[in-house]
Amino acid sequence: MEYRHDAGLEDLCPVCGDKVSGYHYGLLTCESCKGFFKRTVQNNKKYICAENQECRIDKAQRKRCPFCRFQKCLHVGMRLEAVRADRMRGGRNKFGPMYKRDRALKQQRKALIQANGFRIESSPLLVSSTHQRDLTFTGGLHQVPILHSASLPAAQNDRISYQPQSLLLPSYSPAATQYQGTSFSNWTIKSERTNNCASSPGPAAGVGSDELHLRAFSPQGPRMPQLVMEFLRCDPDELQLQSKITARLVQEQTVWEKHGNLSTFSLMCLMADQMLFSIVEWARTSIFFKQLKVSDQMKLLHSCWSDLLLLDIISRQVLYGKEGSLLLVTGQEMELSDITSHAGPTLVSLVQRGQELVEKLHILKVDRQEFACIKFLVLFNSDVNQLEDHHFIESVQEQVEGALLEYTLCNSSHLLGRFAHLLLCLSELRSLSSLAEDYLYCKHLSGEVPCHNLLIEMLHGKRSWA
DNA sequence: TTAGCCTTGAAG
DNA sequence: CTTCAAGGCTAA
Repeated sequence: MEYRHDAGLEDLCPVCGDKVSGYHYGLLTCESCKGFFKRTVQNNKKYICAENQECRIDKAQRKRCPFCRFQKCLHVGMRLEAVRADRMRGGRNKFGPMYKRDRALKQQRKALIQANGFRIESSPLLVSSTHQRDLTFTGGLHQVPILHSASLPAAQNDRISYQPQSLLLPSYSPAATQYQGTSFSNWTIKSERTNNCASSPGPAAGVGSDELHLRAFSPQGPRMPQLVMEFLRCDPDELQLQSKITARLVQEQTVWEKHGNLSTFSLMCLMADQMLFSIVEWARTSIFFKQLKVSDQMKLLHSCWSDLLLLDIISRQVLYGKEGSLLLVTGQEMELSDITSHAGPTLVSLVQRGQELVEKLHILKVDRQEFACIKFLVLFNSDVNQLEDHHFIESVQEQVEGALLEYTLCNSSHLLGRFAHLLLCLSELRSLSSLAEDYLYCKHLSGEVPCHNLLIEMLHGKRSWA
């Protein structure tokens, strides 16, 4: 077959690595993944993974596990909404301008590479770098916009308008229509992906690990102890986390919708649940922790899961969030005033204290490196009872403290005071997460937390360990 | 079910 | 008119 997309010649399909045949459903993919994605979405197919939902997808094995293949399609950023519900053929959709921009950028990059006389291997990371999601919410009696429109300027005049749909649920699904008129029917998602590394990232745009790597060695970058570098390496990339959790929530939601409509609170629980899975995954694959016996791993995680969850939420606000709103892991934003005006006194106080902590950390200008250290500090708590490898955990704790101290001393002007402040924030975090846990447990007892999730398991776990 | 090729049709 | 990303068709 003749190749018409010269700009895409060097690109490989981000799903399976096969030859790209053009833009399909949001990005450059091969013909087979295009077809697979279309069949899956159009026929509302549900797959089950026979393994551990982490099958490798490449050209040779892509047929083996459709579940993981579809997960990967969503993960790399293929767009459900680009599959037409009415099956209309031909024409152009709202992604047209985006494809055009992307093409221009690739051209630019190519020219730059040629001009500089060097080559850069094209990586999937470059193809799907920044990924902004945007959402507005009109709930119940009130018009509550929870995310600001910073979306496609071109989309505003677009022929195809966004249909009201449930959060994360693609409009093609028949279930989305069932939602019409329910309390959750008016979530609208606006999305934009810009395939440009050079463009200024959105508020939720994390720093890719490559960039961090470069920055660590750059002369003007912060001085970085070896261990801090290692912690950063373990830290998941914010954008990858965003698309992974969004993809999982899409699947979750299709399951839950069968039981009726989801409240905002329930949805937040499902989101927290997915965040917990990611936290466990992070811990399992992290330096030091992976060397522990499973029994010790369990004890540590059971003791600090809520601290880690809260730390994850808080660090996101400090690093990428903006004042007065809550940035979710999915990249969506909620106005804090909207949350507190609909919440009870306990939640209001929790949100306020959380906000104060965010403010403190913001003033201290805590960066990703320090948050990465704090996460390890939270995880390796030698005060946990009946640890088998107590000595090792204690020594890790000391090493982390040392690394954090060294880093803060080298990179801040307030010297020791700053380190002490960070530790104070850590104790505030712990007391806050403990309150949040109690709050959640009460909600669980009153039946408001969706069942069968990791969140509940952790809530019960800690109470039986105690 | 997959994946390569074909047809369609709005945008430019 | 051409382009090219949608959906459709069909042999393997």
